[in-house]
Parts: sequence; C-alpha cells; structure tokens
Amino acid sequence: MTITQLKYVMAVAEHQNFTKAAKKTFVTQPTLSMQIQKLEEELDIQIFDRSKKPIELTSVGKKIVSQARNIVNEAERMQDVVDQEKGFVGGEFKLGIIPTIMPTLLPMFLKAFTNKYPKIQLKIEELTTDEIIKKINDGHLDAAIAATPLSHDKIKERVLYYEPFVGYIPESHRLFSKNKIDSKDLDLDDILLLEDGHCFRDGVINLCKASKQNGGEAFQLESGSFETLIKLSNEGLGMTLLPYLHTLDISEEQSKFLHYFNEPSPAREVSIIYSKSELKMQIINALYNVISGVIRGAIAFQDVKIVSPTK
Amino acid sequence: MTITQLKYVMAVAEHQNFTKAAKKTFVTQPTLSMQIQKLEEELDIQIFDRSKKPIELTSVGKKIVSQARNIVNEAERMQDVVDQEKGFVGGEFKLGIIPTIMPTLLPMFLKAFTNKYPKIQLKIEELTTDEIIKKINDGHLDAAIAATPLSHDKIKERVLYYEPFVGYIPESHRLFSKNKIDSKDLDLDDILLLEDGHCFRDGVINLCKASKQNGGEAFQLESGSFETLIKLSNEGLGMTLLPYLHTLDISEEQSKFLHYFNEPSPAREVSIIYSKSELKMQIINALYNVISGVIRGAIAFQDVKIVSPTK
DNA sequence: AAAAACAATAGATTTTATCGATGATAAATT
DNA sequence: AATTTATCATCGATAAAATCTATTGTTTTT
Repeated sequence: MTITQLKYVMAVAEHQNFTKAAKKTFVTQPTLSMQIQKLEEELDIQIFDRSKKPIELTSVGKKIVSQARNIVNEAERMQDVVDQEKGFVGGEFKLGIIPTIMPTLLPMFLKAFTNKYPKIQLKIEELTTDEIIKKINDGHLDAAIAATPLSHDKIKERVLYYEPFVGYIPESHRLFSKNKIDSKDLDLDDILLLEDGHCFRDGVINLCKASKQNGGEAFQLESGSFETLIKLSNEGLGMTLLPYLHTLDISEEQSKFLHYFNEPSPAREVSIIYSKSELKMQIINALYNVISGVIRGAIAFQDVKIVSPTK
Repeated sequence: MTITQLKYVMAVAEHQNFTKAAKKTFVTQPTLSMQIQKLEEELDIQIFDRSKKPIELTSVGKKIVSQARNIVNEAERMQDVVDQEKGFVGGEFKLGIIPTIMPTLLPMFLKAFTNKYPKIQLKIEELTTDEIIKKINDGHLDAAIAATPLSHDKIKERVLYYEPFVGYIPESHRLFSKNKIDSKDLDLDDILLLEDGHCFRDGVINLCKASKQNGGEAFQLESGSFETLIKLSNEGLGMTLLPYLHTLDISEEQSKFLHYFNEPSPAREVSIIYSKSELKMQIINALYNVISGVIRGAIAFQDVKIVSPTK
C-alpha cells in the first residue's frame, strides 16, 4: 500500500470515473486501473463495483476511502511539521466565505493579510453554509468563515467575533419612533428578508420566533442582497435587519434609519471553521489573528445574545 | 514520501543505528541510507544528526518521527478496516471498568464505538481494580479501563487520558472562599470519601498525605457513590473531591461549588490495560482510538500531577 | 446498427528500490 | 601511534515497480 495508491482511490471515488480521475492526478487511465487493482489485491477486497455504471464504491470501499483520507491527511501534515520548523507559512489555501459576510469582511482583512503573508495564495470562494460543510469534509476547502454554531461533529469552530443585528427602519414604519428596538418588537410580517439559503435569513427568523409565536406566514418580500433590501425598505415596504458590519458603509443620510437593539443585542457568531483533521493550522491561525485584529478595531465590545444560524 | 520511508526513519530513530535498523526492517543498510536521504531531500530538512556518535534525531527530526508514527498508525488501521469487513475483528470482547469511571466514560464512547465497529460485541463489567487484575490474568477479561500506574508485571498499560481532581466545596466549608484550591489546603478530616475498595478513595488519601502528615484517623463519612457524597456535602458535612468528568453533569446551581486546583492540578491517570500476551490487539487499539478521540474533545490539556491510585 | 465512452489488458519503457561491494570516517583497541 | 572495528555514505548493477502508448472488450448512447 502506498500513499499514491490511496490518492488514486480517492480521486476515482470522487469523480466516479477512471479517465477523469486520471486527468486530475496527472497520470494515464491504465496507471490508475493497475494501481487500484494492486491495492485491491493486496487488501484482498473489492473497493469499486465496476459493474455499476457510473462506477461505484462498494460498502467496504467507502470505509477504505475514509481511512485513506485519514492517512493522506496525516501525510500532508508532515509538510506542515517541516514548514513550521522553517517558519515558512505559504502555499495555496482555499477559504470559503458565506455571502452575507464576504463583501464586508473581505476588504477589511484581505490587504493586511496578503501583506503580512505574501507567500500564501488565498483562493476565496463565496459559498453557502451547506456547500462549505460539504467542501470542508471532502477536502476542497481548507477553512471557511461562516455563522456558527453549526455543531457539526467533523468540523471545528473558532469564534472570530460577534456581529450585532441592526434594524433598518424607514420613516413610515411603526417602529421608526423608537430609538432603540427590542427583539420583542419584531414581527416577521413586516420584515424584509433575504432569499432562502442564506443563514442570515434563518437567523432573523429564529430571532422573531424566539419572542413571538409566528405561524408559517408567507413573507412579503425577499431579495438576494442587503442593498436591494435597503432600497425596498426605502420604498416603504417594511423594515429589515442588517449585520452590523454592513451598516458601516451606509450613507450619512440613510444612517438615520439605523436603529440599534437594546443590550443584549441579538447577534450572529462568526467563526473560522475547519476540518477536525487540522491541516494547515498555521495558516488558519494566521487568518484568525489577522481577522480578529481588524475586527477589534471595528466592533466595540457589547453584551450580545447569539442567534442560531440554522433552520 | 512513502510509508516505507517513514517506517525506515522510525526504525533508525528507535535503534539509533542504521545497521541494526536495517536488520530489523529486513533490508540492507545502504537501502536505509538512501531512502532516508531521499526523504530528507524531499522535505528539504535534516532528520538525523549524523555527526553525533550514536546517531541522533535533530529537533525537527523528533517531530517528524512523531508525525511518521501517526501516518503509519493510520496506514495500519487500513488493514483493520478490511479485517472488520471480513469479520476478522469481531466477536465477543470482555471489558472491565472500575466504578468511578464507568458512569461518565461509558456513555461518551459506547455509541461511537458500536457504530464504528458493529461486529464487535462488547461485554462490559463494572469491577474493582483488584478484580480486574485477577480477571485479566486468568483470561476472563480481554482488557479493562482503570486508574494507573499499577506497575503490575503481567499487565500492559496504555494511557488514555489524565483526569484532574476537582473540589466540591459547600458554602459552609473553610475553603469555599478560595477560588482555586491547592493540594496543600486539603485535610483528610473534612473530606468525604468513597468506601474502601475504590481506588479513587486511595488516590485522594495519597494526595492528602503527600502534603500533610496525617495519622490514621477515622474518616467521618463514607459512601458508595459521588452522587451521595455531593448530597452529604450539600448538607454541610464537608467537602469532597470529584474526578473531572463527573463534574460535567452537575447542575447549573451546584456548579458554583466546584473549585478547580491550581496547576499542576492533581489528576488520575486513566488507562486501558491488558495482558502482556496481547491478544485481540486490534480491538484494544480500536477502543484506544475511539476513547482518546472523544476525550480529546472533553478534557482540555493542562499541566497535571499524577496521583497514585494504590494504597 | 454504429458510434462513443470507458475500463481492462498487453507490451515497452522509464523510474525506483534494493543489493553487494567499497570507501570514508570516527571511535575503540592494541 | 598504529590497527582494528563500527558505522554510514557512495557506486554500479540488478531486480522490481510504476507509468506510458496502443489496443481490446464491454457497455451505453445515439
């Protein structure tokens, strides 16, 4: 059994196709066939069911792939051990970020980060929480920034900051006169929400449900971005809730519509999350340090009440 | 990097000698030299310091060997995965657990274990340390979980975790005002103990005796379970000491009576123990891996001072 | 029925691992 | 101080392996 064979098995398992897997691993298809056959022979067990079309893992095969991932992960960590000694932090690092965090957080830390760690090539992808969890588990992402807690047993979470919710309330709204608002004031019926799939939407719904017993009413309006929500709100179609960092680049004249919550303010917990296998921990630590550094200057500490980001 | 190379490195590290390591790995010495050089070249780092006269590991070398062991261990588990499927690992396995570990540890790992190894039928028995030793020696137990070190010459021990002692101190007690306690503060006269026969009792007694010279005074009160000790303590009859895992399911209101020790905290060493004959090692390894896995998430690493569990 | 897709096989080639022999160096012994 | 011994590195040869190209045999799609 060689590490190479294990990588081949993982590639074929992933692509369900020898030819494609061969391209990905930069060898020819017969090489994959041979090496995988050799491994199957050595273990004396069938990893793939080649009668199925597309090719499938046998039940043992799934366990073998899972164990192969363990081995390969540990093997890759060897390079980390060496890098650590050399003080070298670099290489490619794939980071996922959920859409409601991406546009505000990324510009805050990206420049500082690439400055401090010029040898790290960050590949950043905007993904939903569900996609992130999948990609972290299969190794297509090294880490991600998302709203937590997710309490997912294969994923570790490290809290970066707590981001309060802020109300954006047009003059026409019943709550406009209140200086500070309270979660008890909220009513799902007149809050503009993001489209389904955003965990921030789920957070808002959880927040409203926590105080009142709302049924499953249809929501009036939904949109894909906070910018649109603000415009709709300006049209008098209802209030909306924004994550705090989004309120920082709202224009002077519109900022009078911002209404903060009484403490403890509802907030989302934002964490850097990564696989339990703890690969590339130096880079994750570097990200953690840089991000929590810039945030320290942007979000004043306050008493918050965390809102769950899941349905 | 190949698994073979890692095994070579481990062998040389162990024997501090290429020639002997070569014999153990059934290859010639030049093979070892070459392969280890190749690995050093690939990682671009020196693993061994060949100027030292028995050859020595460099400081990175030590870390590399440790990581190599991780990789090789995971690689060897691949065979377990296959064996399990073939029914090689399975059947009955008799595990003994001492009473002060059973109720907290068992629920933590049992489900995960039977899930991962459905073909193993665990038969678990609650036994005292003395009974366990007897039953391991005569083959009535395959392994057991107990407080160590026992230094029993026919029994092997493999440490699972270190479990700190935690003080449970009622308001009426002289130590209640101290935030963190110290073993020097302890006085056997006002500590509630388990009944004779529990090694945790002996651990506590050893801990107290280590700091003060107590005579053989009669102890005020004894009980068979921590739950009772806590109740007695709440009645103001004295403080007691609990193993850390027991404190995890203490009610919110009572948790204010918990007082942790200053580091290095006294702790018991908990190990899986088994006969030197090393039968059914795959299952023992499986238990070790699953348990140390769940514990890693439950007990934060800290500096501890091991308390002997024997009279 | 023909074409396309896909994995297995065969044979050739390159690469790699290992071996035996030897050389270099440092410690141990005489 | 000279010699022997122990120990690791190096060299060239060889056996083993991994990989490649070309091809065959199925199965699926058109």
